[in-house]
Amino acid sequence: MGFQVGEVILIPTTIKDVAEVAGVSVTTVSRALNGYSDVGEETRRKVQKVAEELNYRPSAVARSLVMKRTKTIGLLISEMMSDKSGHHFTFEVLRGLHDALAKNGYDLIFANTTTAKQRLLSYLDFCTERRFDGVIVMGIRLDDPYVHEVTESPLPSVVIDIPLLSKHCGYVMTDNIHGCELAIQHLTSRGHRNIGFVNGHKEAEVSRQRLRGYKDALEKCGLPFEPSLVYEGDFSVESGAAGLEALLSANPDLTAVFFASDLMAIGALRWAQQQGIKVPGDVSIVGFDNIELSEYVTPGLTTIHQRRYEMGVTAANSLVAMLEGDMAQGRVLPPDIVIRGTT
Amino acid sequence: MGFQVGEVILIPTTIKDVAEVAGVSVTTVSRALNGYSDVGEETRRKVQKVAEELNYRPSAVARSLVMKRTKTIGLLISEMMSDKSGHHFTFEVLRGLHDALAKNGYDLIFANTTTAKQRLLSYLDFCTERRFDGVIVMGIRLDDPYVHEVTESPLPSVVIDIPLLSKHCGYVMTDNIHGCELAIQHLTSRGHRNIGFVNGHKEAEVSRQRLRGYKDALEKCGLPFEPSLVYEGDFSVESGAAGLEALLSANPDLTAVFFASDLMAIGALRWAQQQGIKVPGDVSIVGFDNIELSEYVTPGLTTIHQRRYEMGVTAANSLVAMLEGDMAQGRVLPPDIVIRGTT
DNA sequence: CTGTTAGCGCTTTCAT
DNA sequence: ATGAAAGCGCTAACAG
Repeated sequence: MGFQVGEVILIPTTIKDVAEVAGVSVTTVSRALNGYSDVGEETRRKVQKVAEELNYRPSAVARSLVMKRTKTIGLLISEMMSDKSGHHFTFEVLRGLHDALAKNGYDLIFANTTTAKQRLLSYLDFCTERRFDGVIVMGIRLDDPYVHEVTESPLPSVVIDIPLLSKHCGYVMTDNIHGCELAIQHLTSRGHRNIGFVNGHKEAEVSRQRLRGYKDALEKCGLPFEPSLVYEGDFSVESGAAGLEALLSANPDLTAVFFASDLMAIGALRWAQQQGIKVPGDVSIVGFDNIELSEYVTPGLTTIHQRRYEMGVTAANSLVAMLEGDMAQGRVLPPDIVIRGTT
Repeated sequence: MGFQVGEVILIPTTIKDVAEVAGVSVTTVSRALNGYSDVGEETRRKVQKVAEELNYRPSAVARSLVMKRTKTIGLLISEMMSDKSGHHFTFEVLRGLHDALAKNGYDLIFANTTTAKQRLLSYLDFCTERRFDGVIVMGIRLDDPYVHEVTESPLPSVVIDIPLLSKHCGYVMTDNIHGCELAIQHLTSRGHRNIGFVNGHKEAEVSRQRLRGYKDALEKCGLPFEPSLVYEGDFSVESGAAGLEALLSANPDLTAVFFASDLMAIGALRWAQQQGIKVPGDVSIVGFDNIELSEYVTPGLTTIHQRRYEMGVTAANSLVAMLEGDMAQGRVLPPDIVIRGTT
């Protein structure tokens, strides 16, 4: 089953072909097709007609070579973001990136960092070979060696979820501090005084921020911070369950737990139900992310909504602006609280 | 907040720079660095050293122009696959594609079809401009005008989830027929005789196959096919709930329902629980996909596992093989049944 | 208005 | 074993 392809060589029409058929020089074809003003109306019409007939498509490669711009953006995603716990977030951001970039005539090239590492190429080398005009970085950790390469590099970049700001490096992230505040305030307004916190892996910058947000929010609500109320998970479903179990056994009077991700919250919810622990009767649960499924678990998960698609769009527009001469900026997107059945 | 970027122009080292510093011709540099045999050992060493010192990275753009191969694969994803119900599937395939492609030195470029449409460019034109070496197509529908362009086009392509086979177009998909058989057999082995089916939108080829698989499996089990036992959903959580409700009210003696996607099955599960319908006591449920969350709903969802990551890898390898002269092929991956708590 | 001339950075005959 | 020259497809001065 199958057909022979063999050494098929596609030979697209070139600008030269168009020039010859139209009886003009390649320069004129270039000008006519790129909308320059200094071309005779008749000539332009003729060139366009011929180009159409010959089905001419200018080579992005040749153009890139001479223009020294590839109209191409690299997307660096660390393994962290492409695992099971990360893809709800990653995919949405990706869509936003792609849409906004495409609107500006840029192509998005996938390039996870492990690949670059395997080839023993540094971040910058990898991008230089491909002549990316800019880069979007996702899932990088603060202690990652890449961090320096990214911020130091003259290659314009926008990092998602870490506040790295330098001459050529901007960032986009959710206001995690405020997100935590929304969660804790909601819980305290429901009367909770003993609120646990299950965090993601601590290498992630968002985890640090959310822990900080949790502490700050407690203080604002006049509640004491208690280290034994914090469990360090890893964003996975399993660690959510483990976190709730650990917290509950260490703190019998716990009445609510805030999770740094919906996936963990859902894991905890499921574990609680298996144990016969009522949610929200015995313990209330709040997640973070508002992934699609949080709406469909039973009861529905109360959570902090992150504008993922919008983060992608913002990052893309920010990068495009930098490529056009704007300054690198840090942009922080506001979270919202979505109240459902677990609180 | 932010720093001025201005008109930063990165000027990477070129082969010429290396040649000059090393005191040889560019030809020699090219040969030395690309591992040709006809280069003096000493010269090669020297060239490599200089290249290293100057941090030389060959321009993929220039190389593409002269080699007439960009080592670049376009990824066309229809809107259908990038919506909420599609991304569990899409992202995993994406990872497989990327990993396998990267291993072979190819870059993956995103290009959803809506973008191409917006620019009024046909599929082929879009790819021609970018000089893709090949294309992976996801989420296309049988009645999509793109179908002809893809199969007819001399541009090597691999389609995911539709059996399109032509000289330059291969495909990769799960054996849906067998997947359905696994589901139905499992259900009948548990004693079910009245088994409903909630399908995805019928424009999708997988939906047709799954409906066919459902019918075939019933027949194999000696069960009659009953049109009123089939509900046409759209892969979404909501339509799953609606499907179960409709099927149940139309068929009081229904004891099991097979869903064409986990998302629909989960929607149904949740609805059933809200209605006080016991799963699997009153009705058994089987899904399709084995998305991560099907393991974490309560009870765990029995489902048909699709090897999503492997589909990506297979599609990528298949395409790479075509680019090296192999024939276009159709590859069908085997599904597995994962038995959990809903049956 | 239009053509001529020069490259962009690299690979590849063809000589030497 | 190495270099000179040509050319991939396109844009951009610079003339006319």
